[in-house]
Amino acid sequence: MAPATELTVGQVAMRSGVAVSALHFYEARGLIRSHRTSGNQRRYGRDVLRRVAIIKVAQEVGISLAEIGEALASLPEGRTPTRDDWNLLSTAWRDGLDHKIAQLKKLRDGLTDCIGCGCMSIDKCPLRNKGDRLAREGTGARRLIAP
Amino acid sequence: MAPATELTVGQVAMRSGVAVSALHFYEARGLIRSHRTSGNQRRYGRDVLRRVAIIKVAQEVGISLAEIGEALASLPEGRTPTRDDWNLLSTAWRDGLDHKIAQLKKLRDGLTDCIGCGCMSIDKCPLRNKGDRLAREGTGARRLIAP
DNA sequence: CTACAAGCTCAACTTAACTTGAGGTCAAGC
DNA sequence: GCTTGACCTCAAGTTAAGTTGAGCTTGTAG
Repeated sequence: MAPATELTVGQVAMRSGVAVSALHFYEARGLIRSHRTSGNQRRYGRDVLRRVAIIKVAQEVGISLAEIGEALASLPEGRTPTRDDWNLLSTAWRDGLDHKIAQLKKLRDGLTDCIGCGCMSIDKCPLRNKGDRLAREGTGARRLIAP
Repeated sequence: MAPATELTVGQVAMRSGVAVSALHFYEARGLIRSHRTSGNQRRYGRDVLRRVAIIKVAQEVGISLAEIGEALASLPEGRTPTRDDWNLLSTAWRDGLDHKIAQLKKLRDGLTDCIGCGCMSIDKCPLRNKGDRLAREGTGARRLIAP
């Protein structure tokens, strides 16, 4: 068997673990891209697997498809992304991710401490204040794409 | 003015920063609880503020209301939660939160490294494998409530 | 005592992220 | 050459998490 450099939608679904319908959906949203055979069937390059992997992991930590899409848009459509391309994506997300990590740690470590923090007046709660600042900062989309 | 130990829905909304409609919604879902005045209006104990704070922070990091609800169910309905109550909640969530933190760090630090990780065969991608294991582990609800 | 802001209920609408289904095409094995 | 499974499109349905609106009641300030 020749090294199939192109993948069908079914193969991508199988290897990535997401449903065919979801792949269609991602494509409609511009998160991934394919070209068509003469018979109008989708064919994907191998980098689609990595894109889908990113999508899944990012989603799992609460990043919306819209935000993921914006970030993935920084990756080149034509060629396989280079290390630098990924680096750019990493960098764009870093602040947002750092924030989320901090939030999670607060949840993990802070719940108990919080009991003694003066929460009764919620304004002083360190847990809550973080959330407030974020909420006031803007439109959400802005969150992961550092200004 | 006497120290109002009870809060109206409007007051809770103002202090917690969530909409009145959302509070109604949370109540319908059993995440918070109120009692009613003779005139059928809601009155909340002060601990509702902390509950709402938890809900918001947890949501922001991608935990669903259903999961939050399960966790909050471990808090006593009748009385103000003690340190031990919160501790229980923390502990129940710890594994799930640890996992999420790990995922986030991977996203933050790992995207770039991943380029050299053999991702071409996605099965070997450390980023992806985490996700896979989680996906296969079960029904999602199980994720944050350690077995 | 009355005006009107704040509450109440319930149903319907919204957005995100998909899934399901209907109806039709493509391609590989026998 | 035909059957069967993988694909295709497009519309409609689903779940989560709320929001919006209509119509009606409460409670408080003047």
